[in-house]
Amino acid sequence: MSATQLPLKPRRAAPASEAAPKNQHKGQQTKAAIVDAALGLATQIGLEGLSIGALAEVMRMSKSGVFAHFGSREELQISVVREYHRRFEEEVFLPALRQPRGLPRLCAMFQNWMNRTSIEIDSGCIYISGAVEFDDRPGPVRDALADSVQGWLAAINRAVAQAKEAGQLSADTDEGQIAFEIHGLILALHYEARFLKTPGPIARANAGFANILARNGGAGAGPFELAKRPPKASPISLISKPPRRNQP
Amino acid sequence: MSATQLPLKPRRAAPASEAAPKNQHKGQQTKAAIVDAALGLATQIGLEGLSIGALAEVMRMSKSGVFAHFGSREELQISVVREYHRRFEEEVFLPALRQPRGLPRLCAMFQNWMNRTSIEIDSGCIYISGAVEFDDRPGPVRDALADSVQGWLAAINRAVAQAKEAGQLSADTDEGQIAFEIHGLILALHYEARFLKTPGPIARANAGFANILARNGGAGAGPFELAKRPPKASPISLISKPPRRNQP
DNA sequence: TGCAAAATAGAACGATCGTTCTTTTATTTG
DNA sequence: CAAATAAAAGAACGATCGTTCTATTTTGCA
Repeated sequence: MSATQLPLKPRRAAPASEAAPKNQHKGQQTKAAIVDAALGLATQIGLEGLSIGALAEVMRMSKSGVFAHFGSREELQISVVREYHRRFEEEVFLPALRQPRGLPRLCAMFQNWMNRTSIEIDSGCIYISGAVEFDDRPGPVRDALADSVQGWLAAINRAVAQAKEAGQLSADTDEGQIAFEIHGLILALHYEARFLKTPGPIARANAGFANILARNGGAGAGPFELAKRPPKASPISLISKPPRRNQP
Repeated sequence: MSATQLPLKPRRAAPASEAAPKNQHKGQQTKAAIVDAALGLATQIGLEGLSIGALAEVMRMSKSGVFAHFGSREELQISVVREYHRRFEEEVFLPALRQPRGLPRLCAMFQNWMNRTSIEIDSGCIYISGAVEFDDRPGPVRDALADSVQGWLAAINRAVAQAKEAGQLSADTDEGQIAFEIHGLILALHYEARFLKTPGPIARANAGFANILARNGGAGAGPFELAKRPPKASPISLISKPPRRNQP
């Protein structure tokens, strides 16, 4: 092993929404660009299908040039998972925190999650593909994935509990059960839309969420009739097959 | 390698319900044994992870010996999907058909599906892993998978419709919505049990099914209070980690 | 029992994989 | 501007992949 192995200096310096990349060392910039491209590849073909050769080709770099930034394929995968987590938090979780506690926040969390899932019908979701790829493969990649998902499901749990405390859901509401069923709606949406190409799964998931709220007294508890909202101003054109790109 | 290697005579050769293997040509026997072993591998590491080399090692055969039975890896994958479909039908669908139409049959279908999914928490389900692996990969393997799943979901739809016709579910029941939500329960069960190792997802899925029936008037419509049934005589010991086997 | 046909083994192929090592280029710093 | 250092390229490695081709063994039937 070479004597002067730099200690990996791991993470991003420019969090995307932050200011310009400044005059930070160039390595970190290209590393961020590689992770970005890797995330794009991984959502389509999975974390396991992600290969350094294909990634280098996308980046127009050499294999070893890409490899040097991570030191191992596993480290690259972990970087991708972390980046995905960061974006998920930024797009789904944080905006919902700006809603008042209780039912409004819970509805925002579901709606944001739905919107992201709807987009991922074209690209893929590594929380879902990763679960399949790593369910029998212990290790740091699996841990990073599981921690992210578990943290998000715990946030859903808290939001339900707060809605219950606020009296917006009936007192006998089982928050774990609700989180489980919501998770199921998202998974079914992803499965039927992305794999089966069944028409209308977004409406199904929305209706399912409304059913859950109604059963637990959430429909009459306030003016939050979420499911009746028409599907946004710009309806997501599901089942409009984008130009198919084959993969080798 | 010793010359007289007995052909492993792996497991049963009888296709379970069919008559004895008769004096069918040996090739078909070993082919069935190969598919059986391949199915075992594919449920654990996925259809994409299934390699002819690993399969040959399990079968104690040469790579080319295994390969010759299929002519291509894709044909092997299709054979595995077909065998999986056959067993799913045999274990889940056909027994439910012996129940009277309507709610009893629907409950049997769900219960059989649950039981199978509970077992697959240890082994894996290629209807789920295959959906992830082939959602962006057109071809005969994808078609075989999608046709199987779609056929099963259509059967669920029919069972719900028959329950509605029989007056066991309220007249405004949306069978597509119910099938979607049931599918979500199964997917969430598989995800949380197999990947996250969350405790208690079987009870969650059962409770979810009871919620669906109750909402559509299925609880008071007859004596079929399925969800209250204690979890069978021999409760499936979920979250009892089996001895972990690593994979390369 | 003997012989044709089927089944399996064995070796080799080109390709791709992750990784290592060495060399060259680009960037930062004094 | 030059020296020091970081970043990237390039070539090569062993391993494994699906597949092909040719022998060899085993099977089923006359």
